[in-house]
Amino acid sequence: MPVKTDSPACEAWTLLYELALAEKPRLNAIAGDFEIKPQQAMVLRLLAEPQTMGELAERLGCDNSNVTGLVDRLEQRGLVERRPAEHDRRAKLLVLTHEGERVRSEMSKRMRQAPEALAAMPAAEQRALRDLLRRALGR
Amino acid sequence: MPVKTDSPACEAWTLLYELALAEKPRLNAIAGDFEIKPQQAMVLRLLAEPQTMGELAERLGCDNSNVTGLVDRLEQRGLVERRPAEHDRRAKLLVLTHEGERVRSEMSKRMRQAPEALAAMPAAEQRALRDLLRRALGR
DNA sequence: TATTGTTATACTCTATAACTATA
DNA sequence: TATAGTTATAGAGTATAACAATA
Repeated sequence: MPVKTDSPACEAWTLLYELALAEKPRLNAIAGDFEIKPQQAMVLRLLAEPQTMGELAERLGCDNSNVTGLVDRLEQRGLVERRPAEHDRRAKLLVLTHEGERVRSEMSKRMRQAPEALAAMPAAEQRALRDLLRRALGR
Repeated sequence: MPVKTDSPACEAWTLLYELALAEKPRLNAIAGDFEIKPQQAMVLRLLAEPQTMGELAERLGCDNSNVTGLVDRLEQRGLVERRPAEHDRRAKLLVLTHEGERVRSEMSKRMRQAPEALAAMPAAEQRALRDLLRRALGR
């Protein structure tokens, strides 16, 4: 009786997740260089486009009440502004300040750099990997 | 003057990270089904092999003092045991209980399932992706 | 009535510094 | 002296429930 083997997709997922996990310390360290916490870095990333508290909570996959504190801290740091939303006086629109844009841009540039394991691949394999992922994610 | 484009490795990394990020709510929900927190699930994952507090801290990329609380909660849940380490009376060896093994095994089985975006790929592309990642990560 | 965001509360995760028991 | 783990402390992230203002 043969041992049941994982499907190729499962193994690919396991490897892919391991790679992302292994990079976490690097990403956290980059956030630290800008003196913000990992989750605050995530918020900055998502605020490339202005959006409301509720939309942000949705994209973070967390409760609304949680976003209040996250945004409080970023606002105190001068990276984010709460503005009245035009269509609904209950809602608030979150917008990056100049400084917020600067931090988001420089931080993203560094985080976007490929991990050593990918950067070391032959160029043809890098392209093959990119194309497979593009198609899988519908890009 | 041409716009500078990301290298294929950078774009692959961006897509790959997006995929892992998009799966986080699913993984957290699975941990929740076993009534443990995401970080406790990570500890369980890493305890496939017994190890000391310090080794676990190293693999979690966090401080030693942090592990004390994490293990306290898992121990109260009856999933982990602290045992004396033979080679060093200062150290403690962490070992999963029977119940801990059961939870780790069932939880891992579910978390290992490939995300929809990968499972939906043609079989040949799944294998190609797996093989590229295997080689990149040296497996 | 329902929804947006806040507050109050409680728990988890995190690091730093001081401590203990061993090495 | 140095190291493994704990404790004390403080701050950050998280969800739930109750609330104010608005829809």
